[in-house]
Amino acid sequence: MAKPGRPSTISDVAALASVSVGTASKALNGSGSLRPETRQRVMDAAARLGFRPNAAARALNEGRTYTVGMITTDSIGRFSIPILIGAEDALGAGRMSVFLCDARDDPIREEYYLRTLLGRRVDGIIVTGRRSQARPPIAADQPVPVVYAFISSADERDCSVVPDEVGGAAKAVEHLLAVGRRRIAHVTGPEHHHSAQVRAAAARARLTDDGLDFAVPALFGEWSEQWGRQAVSLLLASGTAFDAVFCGSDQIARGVADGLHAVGMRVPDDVALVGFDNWSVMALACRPPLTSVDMDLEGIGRVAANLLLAAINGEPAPGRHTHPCRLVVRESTAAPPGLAPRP
Amino acid sequence: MAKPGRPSTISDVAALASVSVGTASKALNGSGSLRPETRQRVMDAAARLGFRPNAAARALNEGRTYTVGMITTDSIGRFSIPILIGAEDALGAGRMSVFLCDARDDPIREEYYLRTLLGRRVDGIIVTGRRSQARPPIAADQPVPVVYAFISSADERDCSVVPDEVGGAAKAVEHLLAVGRRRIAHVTGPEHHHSAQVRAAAARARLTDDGLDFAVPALFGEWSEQWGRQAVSLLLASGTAFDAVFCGSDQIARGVADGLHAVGMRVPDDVALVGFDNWSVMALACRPPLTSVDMDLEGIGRVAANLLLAAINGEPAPGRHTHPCRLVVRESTAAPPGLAPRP
DNA sequence: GAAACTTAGGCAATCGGTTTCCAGCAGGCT
DNA sequence: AGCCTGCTGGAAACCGATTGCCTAAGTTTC
Repeated sequence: MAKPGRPSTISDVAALASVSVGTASKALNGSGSLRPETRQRVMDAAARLGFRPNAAARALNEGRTYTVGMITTDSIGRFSIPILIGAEDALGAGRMSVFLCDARDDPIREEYYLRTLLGRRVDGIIVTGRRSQARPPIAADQPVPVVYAFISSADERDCSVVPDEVGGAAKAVEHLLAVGRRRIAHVTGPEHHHSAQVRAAAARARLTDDGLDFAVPALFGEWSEQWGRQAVSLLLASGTAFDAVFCGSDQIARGVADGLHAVGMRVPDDVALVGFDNWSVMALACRPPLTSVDMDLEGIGRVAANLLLAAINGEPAPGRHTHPCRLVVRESTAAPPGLAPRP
Repeated sequence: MAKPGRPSTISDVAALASVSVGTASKALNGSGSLRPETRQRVMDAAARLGFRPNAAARALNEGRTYTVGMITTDSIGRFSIPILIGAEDALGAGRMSVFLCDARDDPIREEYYLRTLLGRRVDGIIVTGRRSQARPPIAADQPVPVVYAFISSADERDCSVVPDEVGGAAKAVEHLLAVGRRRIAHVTGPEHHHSAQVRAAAARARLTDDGLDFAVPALFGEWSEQWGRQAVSLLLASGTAFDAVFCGSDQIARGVADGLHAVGMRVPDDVALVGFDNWSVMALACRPPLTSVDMDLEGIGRVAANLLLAAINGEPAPGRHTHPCRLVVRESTAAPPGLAPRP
C-alpha cells in the first residue's frame, strides 16, 4: 500500500520489477509487446508500491491535462450548485477533474482565474452564474473551448446551454388551464430582470393561444416572499376575481400562499398556485406543497459538460442550446373537489 | 495577446528574444545575472506571445502543484457551500487552485477521488461534509496533509475544524436570559443526530448555571418546518407556560413561528424565538426576522484552508480546532415593550 | 601587457512519464 | 548450417520549465 513519504515513481516500479522504465510504462499501459509474465511482475511491483502515475508528467507529453475549469461569475449560489454538481458528475465520468473558481462578479478576479486556468492548461472551461442577461464573452479567442451554462454569452457563436424558460412558463399555464382555471394572475420579479420578462411574456402568449389574457396585468416586484404577500393585497385591491396565480419564483409563490391564507382564501380550492425553480426547501415547506417549474439545473450542468467534452474532442457545437423545463405537480394545483379537469 | 492555437512555450519566447531557453527562464523569474536590456527583451517577447508558463512542467521539477483537493463527503449542499467559498477564498490568496470532488456519501466514489487527487499530486486535501458524527479518517497515512472542515475525523490526531456548537447554544440561551426570558423551551432535530444532542445539552447546561431548566423537556423531531409547527401543538398541550423557544435550526424556528401565529401568539411579545444556522433565506423570510446562531461556515472554510497551508509548509496543527459561533440578533428576540432587558 | 576578476548568457541535467526505434535472441525454414 | 522472422525489452528522445555549472567575453589591477 501507499506509504507516507515520497510517492513512488515509475523508476521505483521498474527497479523493483527489474526492468527499464520504458518497459514498465508499457506494462502498465498495455502497450508494446511484452511477455505476460513480465507484465504481471511490473503490475505487482506497482501495486506493492501503491504507484500512481504523476498526472503532471503525463500531461506534459500528452498535451492534455484531463482537467477543466469552472468559473462561476457571481458568487457560488443556489443556482450554481446544481449546475456544478451536474457538470462535475458528467466530467467525473470522463475522468476529468474540475477546478473551481469563484469570480464573485468581479472582472478582476475573473481575469485572474482565467489566466490561472490557462496556465494550468485546462482542456476547457465552463462559465456559469446567475442569469439576468447574456453576458459578454469571457475573453476573445481562447485557446481552449468554452461553454456557458445557465448564463449565456452575448456572442451568438459561443456555446451556451440555457433553460427553456419560455417552454417552462407555457407548461405552467397549460397545467393551470388543464385543471380548469381561467382567471390567471402573474406575480414575478423585477421588470428589468430578463427572466421575469421572458416568463411573463411566455405565459401571456400561452394564454393568448386559448383566447385568454392575464386576469390582472402582470405584477412585477422583487424575488422575495415579502413581495408575494404584498402582491396578494394588490390583486385583491384590483377588484378582479382570479382563480390561479402563476409566480415567477417559489419564494414569491410562498409569499402569495401566506398572503392568501391571511385573508382566508384556500389553496388550491379557491386559488391554484404555481411557482418557478422547484427549490425544494420552498416548494415542500409551502402549505400545501407547491407545483413548480423545474429548470433541471443539474441537467443543464451535465449537458454543458458533455458539450464541452465534445468540443475538446474536436466536435464543437456552437450556438445557444435550450434545455427543457419540466413541471413538478404538487397539491397547490390539485383540482378543486367539484371541478373536473378539462378533457 | 494570446492567439488561439497552441499556447506558446518558453522556447517560443526565447526564439523571439534571440536567447536560450535557460536565459529566458532567468529573465522571466528575475534570477541569474542578465543585462536589464536582455531581460526586457525577453519580457516583451513573452508579453507579445501571451506566454503563460506551463504549470505541469513547473510542478514536475518543483515537486509541488499549488493545488489542493476538496472532497465533500455528502453531496454538495447548503452547509458545504460556504465552507467551499471560504476555503477557495483563502487558498486563492495563496495562489492555489482547488479541485472539487463530490463523493455523495459513497465510499467507492470517495476512494476513487482520493486516488485521483493523489495521482494529481495535490499538495493537500480538505474533507468536508454535513456533520452528524465524527467520520472515519479518509484513509490511513496519506502522503499529503489532510484537514477536516465542519465534519471531524474520528482520529483525534487528525486536524479538524468544527463549529463551537456548545458555545453557540450557550450564547443563544444567554441572549434569551438577557432579554428577560425565563421559561425557555427547546425544539430540535432527531435525537440520534450529534448536533441536536450537543446543542440541547449545552443549552440546558447554560440554564443550569442560572439555576434554571427547560420549561418543557427538549423536543426532538426532525429538521423541518413541519416539525416546528407540530412542536407548537405539543408545547401548548403540555400546559406549561413558556416565553421563549430556542430552536435547533432556522427551519424548525420558522415552523414554530408559523405555529405560534396560527394560535394567535405573538413573536417576540409573547414568545421570543432563536434559531440556529443563520440561513438567511429562512431567517430573513421569517416574520419577524429571526435571531439565529451563525456557525460562520465561511470562516471555518478559511481557517481549515489556512491550517492546510500551514501543514503544507511543514507546520501541522493536529487536533480538533473549534471555531466560535456568533449570535445574530434580529427582531424575533426584541424585548417586549414593557420589559426592560436584564442589567 | 598580462593575470585576476566580474559579468552575461549558453549548455545540459533534471523532474516523471510515454513512445519510437533498435538490438539481441530464439526458433523455423531451406 | 545459415538466413530470415518474430518476439522482448532496453536506450534514448521528448514534453516545458528550472537551475547549476561553465565559458567567453570585458574590466580591473599591478
